[in-house]
Amino acid sequence: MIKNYNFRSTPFREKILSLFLDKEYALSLDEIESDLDQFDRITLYRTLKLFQDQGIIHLVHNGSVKKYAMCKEECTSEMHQHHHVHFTCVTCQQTECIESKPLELKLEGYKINDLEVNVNGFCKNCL
Amino acid sequence: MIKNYNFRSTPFREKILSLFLDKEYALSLDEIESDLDQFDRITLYRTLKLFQDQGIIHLVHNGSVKKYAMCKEECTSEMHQHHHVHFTCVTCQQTECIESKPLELKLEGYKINDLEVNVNGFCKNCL
DNA sequence: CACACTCTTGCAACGTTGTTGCGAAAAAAA
DNA sequence: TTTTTTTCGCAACAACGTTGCAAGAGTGTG
Repeated sequence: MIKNYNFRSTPFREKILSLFLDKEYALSLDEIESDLDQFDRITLYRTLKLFQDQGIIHLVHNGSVKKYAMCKEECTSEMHQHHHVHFTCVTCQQTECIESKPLELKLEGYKINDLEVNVNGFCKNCL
Repeated sequence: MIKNYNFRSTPFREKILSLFLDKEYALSLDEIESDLDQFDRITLYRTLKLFQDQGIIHLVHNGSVKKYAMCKEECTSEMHQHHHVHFTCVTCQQTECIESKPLELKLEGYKINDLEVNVNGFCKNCL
């Protein structure tokens, strides 16, 4: 899968990618690290940056907590395109991307380029 | 004005507060610092934290940029209550809080507690 | 006003998070 | 296999933020 991109396939990168493919929710740095036996901090940062630049994952900010989530098909190294909201459960703390119809927000006198929506509440499992 | 709160009025705190009162948009740490002649980093952090805890200012995340903005009347040390979106201009980089009617977002199977909306685009001055 | 008490400041030290440079190692190409 | 290019892993550094503590400033009481 990684072979379609213009960077090299290495065991570490395959491992990181498989972590994201295994989980359907967003991963924090801590979660990623705890899934690795031994690893190099810098290489991990660089791998995450690479994946972001390539349109493979995107960064989700929930308050001051950063997480990383898989992108959809339409993201490329040229441009990220996300039409979903980010939902974080107050109970289980899991963050997921939820597809929804584009929010219709109009602000008189402003031109909106794009918007980011972060929602908190109870997820399906914790309701 | 600061005297209504359960903490002491000091020259430094008055100065920081007046910075926020003077500007109608959100301030980054850099902007605050450049308005001060000489100051102690730690005291500034503590002052900002105090003001947040007291419901005087709130933190705005735009991407990875953090800014601080004045709260409305209804915020207290008990709870922050914000019913506005945060708009950041791609040209002038200023971030403002804009009151708007609550977004009607429904997610099937989820219970929404609150949501944060960060918008990017062109502001009134830069259109 | 003077005293005691409490809160705030400013410094040192530390911790976390993330970046850069560079030689060695690994992957891909020839 | 050999060459070339990319990636890794370490050291060092930098930005950002927190904690502990002694000294100083503010507040209340007699």
